[in-house]
Amino acid sequence: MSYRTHNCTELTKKHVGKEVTLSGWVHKRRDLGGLVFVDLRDRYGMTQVVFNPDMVKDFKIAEKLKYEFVIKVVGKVEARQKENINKDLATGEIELMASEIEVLSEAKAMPFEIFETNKGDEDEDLRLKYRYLELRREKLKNNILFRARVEKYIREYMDSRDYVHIATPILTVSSPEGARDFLVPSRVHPGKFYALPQAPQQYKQLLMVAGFDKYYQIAACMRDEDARADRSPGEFYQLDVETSFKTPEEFFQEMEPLFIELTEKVAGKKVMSKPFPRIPFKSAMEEYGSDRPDLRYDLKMIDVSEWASGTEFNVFKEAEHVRVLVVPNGDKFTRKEIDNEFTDKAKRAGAKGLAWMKHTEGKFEGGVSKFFDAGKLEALTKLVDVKENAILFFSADKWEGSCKALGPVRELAAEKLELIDENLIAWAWVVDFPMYEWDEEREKVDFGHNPFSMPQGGMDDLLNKDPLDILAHQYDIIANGLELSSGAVRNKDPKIMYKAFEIAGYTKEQVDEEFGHMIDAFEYGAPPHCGFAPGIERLVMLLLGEPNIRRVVPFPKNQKAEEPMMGSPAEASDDQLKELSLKIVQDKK
RNA sequence: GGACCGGUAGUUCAACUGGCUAGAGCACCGCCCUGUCACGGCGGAAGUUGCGGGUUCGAGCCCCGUCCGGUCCGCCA
Repeated sequence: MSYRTHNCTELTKKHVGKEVTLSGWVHKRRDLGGLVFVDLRDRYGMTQVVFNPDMVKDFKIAEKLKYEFVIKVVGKVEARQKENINKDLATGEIELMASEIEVLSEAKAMPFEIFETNKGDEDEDLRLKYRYLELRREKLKNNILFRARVEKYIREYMDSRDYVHIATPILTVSSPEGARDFLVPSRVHPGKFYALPQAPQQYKQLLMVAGFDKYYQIAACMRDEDARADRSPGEFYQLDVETSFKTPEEFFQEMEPLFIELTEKVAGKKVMSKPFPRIPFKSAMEEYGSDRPDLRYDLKMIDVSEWASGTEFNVFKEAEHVRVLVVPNGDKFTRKEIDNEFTDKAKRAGAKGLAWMKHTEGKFEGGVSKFFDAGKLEALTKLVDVKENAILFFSADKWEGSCKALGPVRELAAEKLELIDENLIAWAWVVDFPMYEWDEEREKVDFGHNPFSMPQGGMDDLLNKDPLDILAHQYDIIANGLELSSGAVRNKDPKIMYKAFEIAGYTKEQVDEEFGHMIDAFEYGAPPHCGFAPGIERLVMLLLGEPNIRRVVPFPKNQKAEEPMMGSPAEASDDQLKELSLKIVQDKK
C-alpha cells in the first residue's frame, strides 16, 4: 500500500528477488514497442524499471508514460544479464521488473529538458521562472544538497564547541552605516518603518554584553544593493559568529579547523597551507595587489621605486611608487593580449596604462625597455629574479594605485598560464587593516572599514599616531581570491569609541544619536569580544568551484532583484496601502 | 546611474560579403519496433528572427531608437 519501500538509489544485487515499491519521476523512457524501459528518478538517484507486457498488469499505462510523470511502480528486483549492466549508473547491476504501475501525476511538456542535453544553458530568466523544474536537474540539485551538508556540518561544529544558536530579530531598525536598507512599513505606527537586518551585528554584540559568550547563527541578511556574479541582490546568509574573552589568534585557531574540515571532508579538496597564513593587509597589497589575493599561485610584486626614480623614463621617475610583477613564461603573451586584455585589467583597476617589457634569452626587449640603458637594466636584474623567459609588468602611481593596478594583471596571467589548481583551496587570514583611510572626495579622514573595530593601540594610538597609521583589530578570512568574511575585535570602550568617531569627524552628539543604545550597553560591563560572519553562499561556491552565486541558491533573484517565479516584488493593493497609511507618489510606468 | 556582450520554432543552435519558401538536434504529435540505457526507424506540427522605425529591388544580417537578459563599474561586509 505504501508509496515506496526503497528509494531510487539503494537497490543492489542484495535485493534481487525481493518485491519492492518505488515512486519517482520518469526521467527517461525508451519504448521498444513490446518492451518499455523507464529511468525512474528521485532525489537519491535513478533505477531502471522494465515494463514487460507478460509481467505487468496494465502495460497500456506504461506505453503512455511521458517525461516527468510521477509514478508508483511495484515490482521485483532482478539482476541484469552481464551484457546489460550499465556501469555509468549506480544501480546499473539491477533493474525493477514491474508488476503494477500507477500514475500519481501527469506532466505537461517541459519548457526545457530536465535531462541536460543542452548543458543547462537555457535563458536564465526562463530557468528562474521554472526554478522548481531546474532544481530537478542533477547538477543544481546536487549543489543544493551540498549546501545543506555544509550548513549541517557548520551547525554540528559550532554546537560541539559550545556556541549557542540564537535567532535575532528580522524586523529591526534602520542602521546608518553600510548598505541601503529594506524598509517594512508599520501598520500600528503610521509613518514608521522597520528595517530588515543587513547583518545581526549590533544584536550579537549585545548578546556578548548579556553574557552569551559564544554565539552563532546562520543568519539571513538583507541589503538593497545591486547584484554581482558572487553577490545576491536582496538577501543572503552568513555564518554569524561572536565570542567573548578570546584574542583574535585564539579565535582563528578555534575556527580554522571548520574551514579545513569543510574543504577536506565535505568538499574533498585540498587545503594549500595549514595553519592558514596570517598576511598583513599592507603586504597583501604590496605583494599581490589585492586585499584578498589568490594564493594558489606564487607571482609576487616587487617594489622597484628606488631603481625607477634613477631612470630617465618620466613616468617612472615621477611616480611615488613603482612596482614590478615578473611572470615567468609570460614572454609568450602576444602584443594583442598585452595591449588589450592586460592593459584593460590595469586600467579598470585605476591605472593610466600598463608598462611592460619582455625578457627573452637573457635580453630585455619590447615595451618600455628602450627607455633604459644597459646599466639600468643590469641593475634591475639584481633587484628582481628575472627568469630566463618572462614578462615584466610595471605599475607607477601613489601607494594604493601602484598596488591595485597589478592585482588583476596577476590574476589574468595566472589564468592564461594555467597556474591555478582547481582542486586546491588557499585559505588565509588578512590582518592589520588600517583603522582609517583618506577620503579623496571629501578630503577627510574616514573609517577604513567597520567603525566598531578596536584600534590596535587603543586610546594611546588614537591620541598619538597619525590616524592613517593606526591599525585596527580587523581581519578578513579569504580563499582563492574571494573574501569570505571580515571580522574584528569590537570596540567596547565608550571613551575610545567617542575618540575614534571624533577622528573621523563625528561629534559626541552624533554618535549618541545613532549608536547611543550600543554605548549605553557597553557602560554596564562589556566583555572584550570578537567575531566574524562568512557568507554561506560564497563559502559553498568556493567549495564547489561554482562561479555564479545563483548556482548555490535554491530560489535566487535576477540581476534586477526580481524573482520571476513568484513575481516579486509586486504591487500592493489599495487596501493594503491604506492600512499601512502609505501612498504611492511616483508614477507607475 | 554607466560600459560591454547577447536576444532566430518549446529549447539548444545554424543561416558566407544583404538573395530565404529561415534550417538542424532534442522536446511535442502519429505510426513501427521485446534488451534499451543520449534506443532506433518512418512521418507530422511548430517562427511577427525581442519590439518600433529607417536604408534597399530585397533585411535575421546594415543604421537609429527601445525593451529584455547576463557580466563588469558605481554601490555593497
